[in-house]
Amino acid sequence: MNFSFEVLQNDPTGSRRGLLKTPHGAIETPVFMPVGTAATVKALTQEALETLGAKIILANTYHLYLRPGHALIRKLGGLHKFMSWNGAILTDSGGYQVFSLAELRKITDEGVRFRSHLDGSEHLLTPEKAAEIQLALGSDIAMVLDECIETPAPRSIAEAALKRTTDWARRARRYFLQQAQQNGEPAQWQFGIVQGATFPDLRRESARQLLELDFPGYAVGGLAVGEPHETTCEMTTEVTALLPKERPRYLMGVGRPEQIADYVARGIDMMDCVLPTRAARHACLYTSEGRVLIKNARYIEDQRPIDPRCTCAVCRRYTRAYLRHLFAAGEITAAILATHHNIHFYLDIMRQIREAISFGQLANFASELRARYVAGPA
RNA sequence: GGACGGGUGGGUGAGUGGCUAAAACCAGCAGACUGUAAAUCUGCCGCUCCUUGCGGGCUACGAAGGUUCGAAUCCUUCCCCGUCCA
Repeated sequence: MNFSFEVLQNDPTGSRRGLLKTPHGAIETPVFMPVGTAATVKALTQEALETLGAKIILANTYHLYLRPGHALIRKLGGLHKFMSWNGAILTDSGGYQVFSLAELRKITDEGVRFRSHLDGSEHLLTPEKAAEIQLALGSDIAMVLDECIETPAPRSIAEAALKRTTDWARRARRYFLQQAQQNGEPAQWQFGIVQGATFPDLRRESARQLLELDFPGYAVGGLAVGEPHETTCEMTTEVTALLPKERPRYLMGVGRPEQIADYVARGIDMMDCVLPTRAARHACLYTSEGRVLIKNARYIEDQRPIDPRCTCAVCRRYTRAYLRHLFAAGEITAAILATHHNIHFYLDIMRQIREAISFGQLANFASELRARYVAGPA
């Protein structure tokens, strides 16, 4: 087994630095994982990701199952080879699509029946199927299928989703271990996902139930789906308090630049978010001074880089005026340059967070980030 | 010179008596985006006033007259543009 997680440094406040080893490289944590749903981080080449120093990216089980199909990817040598990415890959299970494609699916205890958004065809995603697909993809970390619900949710709904998520996790775990027994230890780690909406006791109950299944890592899911940031933090605190210290914790789908450090402070090691990539394509650039909505007329003649303090390739070479022009003209390069910058920004924030932890300065760094984002861009 | 067709808000272009400050799209301006159905979506987009309201006033569908309670829409003349004929 080429996997391990080692906590290198514990901060009394709860944050920690660690090293996550996978067959596709070692990853310093806390880490930010760019999202590459369809086997591509939109607008970035794998080469660019390497240049940016990304060590692990996300891909999506549901989307790759629909297109191009996991059988094809397995046939072509697995997801790493298929997309020519030698870094680590974490695959989300499709649990988020239960939430985001709500109009196109129906949940039963057996699994989720989706109507494909591509051609309308029907597909049943079960916990076993999601695990099977991810084994075929050959991702380094596979997530169990969970039921992600919207917030706020009535307690009864949250309880039902929690129960189902645990049942599904049990089945996914069983399937995964059976496969390991039959076909030899897979080069993959399987993570469980804690649900429980915004009810602290449900969150604790979910965590306890999943702990029995002995996952090598645990995720906190179903957060940052509409509830206030304070609530996200509270729920995270509830959960990480119960999770084993020696195993990685992954907070799914977060966050804004000014929120990230808050999650790390609550013991989170891994995060992913579409925000830097999506916002980039929508002309929202993250900088050390706050957000820059680069399409704004105020940047027409602005010859400064996106972020004067940024060292990324885009900031070293191009002006705000040029970026604004590219967006106004609808040029594809706008998305490429903006995404490059935003991913650099997120990875750099995480680097600074790791550094801050080493110096016991995380709290200061967190409030500094918040201050910048309240002040807004110059 | 004649015959048709046409001139609508920054652009393209609907509308052919009242429901029209005038569809739709584009451009412009602003905003949203959190395990990606997103290079997407939302709002504003004639001027102006205030007691900011499904509020008031003014201006507006080539120009000027006219018909009508009411005209971008009907009539007259004129000016432009396009196509064709001489």
